[in-house]
Amino acid sequence: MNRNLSLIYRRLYSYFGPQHWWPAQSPFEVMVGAILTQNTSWVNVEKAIANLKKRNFLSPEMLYNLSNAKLAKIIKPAGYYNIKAKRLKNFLNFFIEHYQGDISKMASKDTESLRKELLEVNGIGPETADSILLYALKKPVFVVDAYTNRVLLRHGLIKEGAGYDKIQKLFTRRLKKNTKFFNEYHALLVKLGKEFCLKKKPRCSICPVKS
DNA sequence: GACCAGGCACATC
DNA sequence: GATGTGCATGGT
Repeated sequence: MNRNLSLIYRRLYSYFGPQHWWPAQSPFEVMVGAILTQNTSWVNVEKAIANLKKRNFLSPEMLYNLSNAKLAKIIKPAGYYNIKAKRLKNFLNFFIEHYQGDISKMASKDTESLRKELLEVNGIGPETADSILLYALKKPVFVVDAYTNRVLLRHGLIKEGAGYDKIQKLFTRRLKKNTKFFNEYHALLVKLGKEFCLKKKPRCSICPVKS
């Protein structure tokens, strides 16, 4: 397994090169983007983030004090805007009340307990929590997503219905726990999905073959 | 017009 | 524990 996953990584990296993730100007922008991109294409998230920036709302204090209704209107292009406004506010309440909106305070907490805290916030699930840990706080945590699932399934490395934690352990148990490596690996899987997946194209080389 | 996108919570069985 | 459903925009 270790060798398979290492091989996949090497081939992706030599084909696509470094991905320079996460595409954001600050750790806080990563956190916001991680929530906005839930089941949503990144181009739509970019529009929502551009709206926030245009109005100078992209800071913990500004978002914390914004009403749900106003926030929903601003992030509309990202879809699910009512529920995402709530989720963002839930996260902001947590971030301000527990860490005073201070990234470095949050980053100084040990990774395991911080992950648990994040998962207790309504609207933050495993992928969003891990994206925040890896891409905003630079913790060596592997992010699993829909593309990861498809690629591993296609290559027979997992069974259908494998859960998040199980897939994540494939990566974290045997591979080196390195932030830069996990950063690049997840980004490359997404790149692969965006370029070649899949459902859209008649002969997807990534999705499981349907009999 | 159908299908999809860098999930998650909640209801129901 | 597994399965189903709502949430919603914008691109292909």
